[in-house]
Amino acid sequence: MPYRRTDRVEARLAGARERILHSARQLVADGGFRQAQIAALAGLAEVGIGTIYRHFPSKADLFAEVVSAVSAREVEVVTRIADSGGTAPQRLADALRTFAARALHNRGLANAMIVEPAEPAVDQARLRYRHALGRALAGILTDGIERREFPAQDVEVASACLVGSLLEGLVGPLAPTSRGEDSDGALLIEAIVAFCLRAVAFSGVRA
Amino acid sequence: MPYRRTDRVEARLAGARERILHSARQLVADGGFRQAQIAALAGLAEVGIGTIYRHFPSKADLFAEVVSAVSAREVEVVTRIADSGGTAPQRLADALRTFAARALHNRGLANAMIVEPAEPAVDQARLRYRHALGRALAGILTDGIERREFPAQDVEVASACLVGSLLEGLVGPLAPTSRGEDSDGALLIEAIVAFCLRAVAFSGVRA
Amino acid sequence: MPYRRTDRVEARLAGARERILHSARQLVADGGFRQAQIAALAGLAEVGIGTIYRHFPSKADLFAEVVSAVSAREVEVVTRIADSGGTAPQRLADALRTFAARALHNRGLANAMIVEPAEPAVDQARLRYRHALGRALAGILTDGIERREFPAQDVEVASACLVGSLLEGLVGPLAPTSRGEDSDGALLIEAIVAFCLRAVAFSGVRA
Amino acid sequence: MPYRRTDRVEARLAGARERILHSARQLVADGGFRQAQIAALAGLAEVGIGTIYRHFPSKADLFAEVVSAVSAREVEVVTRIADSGGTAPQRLADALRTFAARALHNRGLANAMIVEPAEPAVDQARLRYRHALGRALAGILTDGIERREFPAQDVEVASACLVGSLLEGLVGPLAPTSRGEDSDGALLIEAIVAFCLRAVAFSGVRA
DNA sequence: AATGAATGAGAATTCATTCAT
DNA sequence: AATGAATGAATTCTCATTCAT
Repeated sequence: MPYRRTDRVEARLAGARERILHSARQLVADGGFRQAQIAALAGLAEVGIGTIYRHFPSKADLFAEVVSAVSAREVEVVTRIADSGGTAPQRLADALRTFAARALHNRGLANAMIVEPAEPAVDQARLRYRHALGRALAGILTDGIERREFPAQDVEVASACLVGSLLEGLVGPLAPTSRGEDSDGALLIEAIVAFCLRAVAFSGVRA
Repeated sequence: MPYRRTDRVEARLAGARERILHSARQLVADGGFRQAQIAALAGLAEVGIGTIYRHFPSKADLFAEVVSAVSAREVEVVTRIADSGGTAPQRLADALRTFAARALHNRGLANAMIVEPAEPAVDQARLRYRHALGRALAGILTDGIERREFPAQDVEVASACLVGSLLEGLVGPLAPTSRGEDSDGALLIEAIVAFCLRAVAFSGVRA
Repeated sequence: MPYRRTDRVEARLAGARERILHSARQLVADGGFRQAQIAALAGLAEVGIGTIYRHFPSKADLFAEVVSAVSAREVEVVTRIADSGGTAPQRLADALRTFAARALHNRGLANAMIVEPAEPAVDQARLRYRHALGRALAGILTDGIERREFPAQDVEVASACLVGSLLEGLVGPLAPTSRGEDSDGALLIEAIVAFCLRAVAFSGVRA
Repeated sequence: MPYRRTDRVEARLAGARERILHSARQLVADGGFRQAQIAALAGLAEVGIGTIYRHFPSKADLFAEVVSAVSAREVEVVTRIADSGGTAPQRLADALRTFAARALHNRGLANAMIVEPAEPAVDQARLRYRHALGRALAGILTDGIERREFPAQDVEVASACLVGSLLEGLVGPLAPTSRGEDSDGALLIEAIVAFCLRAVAFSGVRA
């Protein structure tokens, strides 16, 4: 009878894949995709190079999965807020605020995820990320327009602009890197959220 | 007697340098930085590889200069509008509209200049680009706030968000690639400008 | 008490070993030695990779054994004919015809066994194969010369040439791949046999 | 005015390509395709690895050209004899004898060219080699049959068998590697030629 | 001053073999 | 005994930069 895979083995197996993904995320957060080489990744994850190729068909696939995983997590957070209760402006503010706080928390990763390009396959994943984020925000806008909580507007353009404002404001090179007392970025976030809400809302309506 | 550089030689030199820069811009516009290799550039510019290194110390410097040159031109256009007459909202709308139209006209170049990164040195140039663009817009905002044509707001954040809205809305992955009858993008531009003005203006005030 | 290997275990072991060899033969017949990788073999034989290394010290040894096994079978067939009754020319024609028919039946395997080389160790096995085949044919020739059924000739060279004619005519790159109505290759085989017999026989003597 | 390429430079340039091809041929002759690695080739040819890729698009192309070059030379020799004067049997004997003598002179290369496989692209070249050789011999046969110097026979099969006899007799593992006093292989060659002529000729007719 | 052949460090990927379970 | 995840040496190919002519 063939050997039965024990739970212990299962744990190690899953562990390797997770460890590789985790190390890859860390590598990207620290030095961008440019620094993320297979040999370096193997070293950080403490596995052999071959092990990486046992778990992922190619470097591009691996990093595309990193992007997808991070993006799925972030989009999920935003989507949950979009689907929650409250007025559309409230939900929009909440979504932007939460996304922003999370992005600021890991600037390196966010920066790589948003601006730094790499292999075409990875860029595809990043594109999907932005689309998904845009769709989630567009959902809030559409809903708000129906409920007359937002004025009629071009939802497609507005959601793209919201994403742009958010990303550029947060991690783009224009983002103020140090704002003195605003160490946790709370003020920065509120300023961005205010900008975004003004852009889509009736005047006077604030979340 | 030491070799005296004649005007004729100067002219040829300048010609080669310009031709290299021009070809580099074209190469980037067509295929992004990824496709912009020195050998390809030499072929397009019809100079030898060595000639490129006579005029530029390294590939990074060369492409940094490409970014700087493009960006100087664009920032100059925006700055001139910022310094012209009229109300701040009018000037802002005008600046955004003009920038947008130019960017749409050469999507490939704009995309590479804004989205696709490459060497750190080139990124530095792009950073300066965005900063300069942001400063020009911030100037209009500051001026408008002083004149009470814009409400008080965080000018630094707002200008970053304006740039982000503009870029993402125009050439980012979320930008609608084809909008049917809007072949020249006029409608798209107006929608973006409207978004931006709402974001920074008193309600009801439109350019 | 020391572990006693039971017949049951022996049977299973033999089963695995046979299954590996059989799958290896199939793999080689389908895609040549180039496609025959250990992991693929393990998959086809439905055993673990480690199991292969339990039965064979190395990949080279394994495939050398594949070659040996196939070759032993083929040489055995030819040898039996060589040792049967009849005139030498009859036996030679019979041997060539039988060998040819078998080779045509599994072109992929024959081709790999004869043409496509791989590891030196495998080549050794193939060398022994050809030698053995040559010896069997040389036996018929020697016998026939003694009985004056064949003219005196360099038996060693002639048997090598016979093998070469046979292999190149049948499965080499010059072999006609499809000959219209000759789907089973009967006509091709007869043409080759005729060539070979003319090459070693008295003129006018035909099998 | 751009630099004029001097003859000296031309010589070095042509020299590098030729040196690479020559070293590649030598590497193959010594250790077969298996030993012919790019790094080893660069070392032997005394050029950098990059230089090899400046002259050849890939390893496969390079070695395919090696095979083609060698084969073109050999086929040319045979073709010239095929097209020369004399009876068909004489020309056939002459062609086989000349080819054999040349092959024996560089056994290592001949062996690699004939039996050892490598990349598919290289195999393609070898296939063309055999076809070209077969066609040249088939030409002599067809001509000879028309002139009634050879009996009617299946020319396609016969030429394949001739090629097989020749190659197997010469460099196949059956070829006697050391034949005592026959150090230059003259006796071996004559034995092979005799075999081949008997196979295609009227009895009694000898070249 | 102009040229482009030459360079080689660096990066991704493959696959036979090992060994802990 | 059986397994298959893990390993890493080995190999091909790229491309910015140099330098003899």
